[in-house]
Amino acid sequence: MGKGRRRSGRQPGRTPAGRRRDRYHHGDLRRALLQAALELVQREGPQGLTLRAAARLAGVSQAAPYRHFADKQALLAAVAEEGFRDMAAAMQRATRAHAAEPLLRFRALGLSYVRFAQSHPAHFRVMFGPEVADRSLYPSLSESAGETFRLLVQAIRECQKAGSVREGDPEDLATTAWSTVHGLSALLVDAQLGGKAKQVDDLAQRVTQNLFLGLGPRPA
Amino acid sequence: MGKGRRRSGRQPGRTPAGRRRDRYHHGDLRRALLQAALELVQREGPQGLTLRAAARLAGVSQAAPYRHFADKQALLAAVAEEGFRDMAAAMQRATRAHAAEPLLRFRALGLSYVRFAQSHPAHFRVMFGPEVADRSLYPSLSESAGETFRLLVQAIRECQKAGSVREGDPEDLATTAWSTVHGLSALLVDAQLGGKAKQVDDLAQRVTQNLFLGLGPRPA
DNA sequence: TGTACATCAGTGAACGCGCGTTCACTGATGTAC
DNA sequence: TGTACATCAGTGAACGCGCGTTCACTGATGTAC
Repeated sequence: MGKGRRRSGRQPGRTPAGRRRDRYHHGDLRRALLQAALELVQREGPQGLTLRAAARLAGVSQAAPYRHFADKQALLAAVAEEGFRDMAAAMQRATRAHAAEPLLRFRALGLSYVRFAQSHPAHFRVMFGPEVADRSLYPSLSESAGETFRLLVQAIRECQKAGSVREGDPEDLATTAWSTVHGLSALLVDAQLGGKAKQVDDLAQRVTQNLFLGLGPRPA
Repeated sequence: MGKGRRRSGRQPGRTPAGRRRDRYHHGDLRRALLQAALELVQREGPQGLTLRAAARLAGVSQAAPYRHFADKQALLAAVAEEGFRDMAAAMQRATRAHAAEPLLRFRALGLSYVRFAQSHPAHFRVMFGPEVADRSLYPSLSESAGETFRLLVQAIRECQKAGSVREGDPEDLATTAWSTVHGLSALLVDAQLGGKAKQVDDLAQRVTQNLFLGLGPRPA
């Protein structure tokens, strides 16, 4: 359904956001709607995201989105999926800088999770919020969400091999790690940290350091 | 506005939830609306909570809530405040069992935070969700939210005195502790943990143990 | 290169709905005498 | 103990609104010839 479609004809002039469309066909409405959805969540919270508002923001009639998304849920699922893909990409990018050392790689993974939440709060909200009620209705969303977790598990496994993380079920240990970084992220996104948000990176360093102390090999 | 009001006249027969009201006056509509709101969030998520639905559930006309709450936000703020009070009470109860040992007390605090989230997910959602946009509009809500954090800071201070937590700004350390337990809680509430939720208490133990390893006195 | 045509992305009007909130009201309650 | 009355919690109808979604349509695009 229009997914990934590319026009082969002449490329019409750019339509910068905000300018009124001057063409009947939009060009890449699907992408524009995803962007609009994100902006709405950022500005007014998840309940500020409506299909009509997204259409308005994309400069298109209110019925147009239905050419690209079956219904509102489908748009939300697409936003969430995009978020998971972007986050996984950021995490992989972060680990690549520490190819040699598993523990540093693992740590980079955790930090980039927090940083993604901080720099993409709207994505993060939709990814973990209750808006997409049943993720299993959207297989490719479930898939990308699982991929993120798999990155953690894999990193743990490598640390275990290198002896820098204790024995134990990697999935369990990953869950521990996950909830630690997720907590900091959730507090950041929900703006619970007030003035404290300034030294966010300090905080992230401290939180993940504690995590690693806890996960490290047991003292003899 | 009806806050804490107690009738001095005859106590009319109970009105169990679900039974149609047989009296013109409800008796304690404010409390009934808070309960109804909670049940709606539990059943259908935060966006399922509407003033009209809450009134319906309490068996009352749609205009009745306005006798007790200025608007919808005010109802949400009241739910959140109730949640913070209940949580603080649960945390204090949990620490009382370990009066002698600061570190055990601190640990009990963290565990009871997670347990509260697990057993009161609807409350937790409203307390930390974006529904109450600006907490500062509701001073008594801000107050109760602050009280929870203060419990953590105080526990940290006592641990530091006893030498079981390292030196450092207690507020910073408390933020670390908070985000750790909050992360686990948020994942539980958002049902991200799937099958893993079964061994929640195990997980909570593990997560908090890691936290304490991290907060403990630095090895010499 | 030019034209007819199938495709389908976008239009605009309309639908039914449930929402938050307001309003003039009614009926139960507690109290002053 | 009995009664008049002020208070105010709850009623029910109504408002305007924005929403999700559907529908018959229109106009731009790419392609087959």
